Amino acid sequence: MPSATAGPLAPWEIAILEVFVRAAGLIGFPRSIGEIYGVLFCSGQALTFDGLVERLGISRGSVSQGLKLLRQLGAVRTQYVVGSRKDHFVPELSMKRLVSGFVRDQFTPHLDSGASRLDQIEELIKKEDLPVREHADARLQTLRTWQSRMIKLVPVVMLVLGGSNFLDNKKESERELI
Amino acid sequence: MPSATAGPLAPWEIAILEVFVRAAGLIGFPRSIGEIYGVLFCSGQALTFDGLVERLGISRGSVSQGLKLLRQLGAVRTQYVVGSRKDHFVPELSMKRLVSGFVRDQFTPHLDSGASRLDQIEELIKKEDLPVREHADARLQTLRTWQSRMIKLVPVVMLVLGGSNFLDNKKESERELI
DNA sequence: TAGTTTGTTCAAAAAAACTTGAACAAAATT
DNA sequence: AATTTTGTTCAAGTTTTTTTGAACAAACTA
Repeated sequence: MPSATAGPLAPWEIAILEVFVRAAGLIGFPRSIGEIYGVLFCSGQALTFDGLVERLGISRGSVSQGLKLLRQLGAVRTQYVVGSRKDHFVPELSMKRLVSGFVRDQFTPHLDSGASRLDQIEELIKKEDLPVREHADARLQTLRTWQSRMIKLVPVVMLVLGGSNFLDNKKESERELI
Repeated sequence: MPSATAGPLAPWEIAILEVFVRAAGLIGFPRSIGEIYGVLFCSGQALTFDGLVERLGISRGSVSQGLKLLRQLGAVRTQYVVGSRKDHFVPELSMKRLVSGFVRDQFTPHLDSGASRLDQIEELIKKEDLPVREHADARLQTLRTWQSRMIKLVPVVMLVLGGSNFLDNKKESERELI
């Protein structure tokens, strides 16, 4: 059975792929991730696994791993298509959901682990003698301030980038900035 | 002449270095950048080029390149010290200035070049025939919306992360979100 | 059940990013 | 002017990340 999808990529599609490949690099994702999301973004219809391999000319391994990450992020979903037991993939087009997935998987975990790391540092500083300890405590305080600002940033970003439910489960004291 | 700086790194300093090395990775900078900023952040006094090489145990080349980038970002400044013609380096501790430098050098340029790339894509889409062109135009519109939100994000981030002058030269219509 | 189809895994290959150190330049000192 | 100090550059080496593809697993079909 012949594929229902167009063959090679059109110039405008290649240009959009470039945009996503760059964006992927900017947030620390490999080229292939940007390419996969990019073709899906351009496509007028859901694409199969094999469709992605063919249109991009990259290996099955890359496509498999790329789709795995993109699904985890919520950037790509599978769509049921009648008359085919292949998975069909469609891109998430809501910026809000894209950003939310990225923040959840790639950003918040670092912020959380950061909190406990600062506590460990505090313990280490207690072992120092006075002239040093005072200075170290000041630096630690700076780090705590920075971390607290990063945490406040998350809901604000969500708000600007498409609206958010993030605030709905927040205590009043935690949303003073909004 | 013996160095005035302590010898090896204390445990609390190593722990703080780890934080900065991770943070550097998160924003796409090499390990050495995090290390250099990290020791300066920990140090009670301005450090020389050689001081950095010795305390970190990395090459002169790395220190030179790292300091070059950090100075460009405004994350590190040189400080005059009497009785020495060596450069003495101190870290920028204002989160506002740190973020501002990063946004200016690593973020805004991408946003700006993105604008012209979208225009190029628009030209390519014009060459397509109708059934495709309509769909492609819709996607392009999505990209334009996303880009506009990213641009709006910048001053908001600056505001949360330490206050900003960014808004001072903005037209009223561009600051509706603040 | 044997044979397809569909997709995943992971060790090895390839590519990209980072670091090193020797050669070089610039400026101060003797 | 020669020497020393201070720092930069960049080609080559190292490390890390990404991609590949062959072997494998799972689920459907005949």
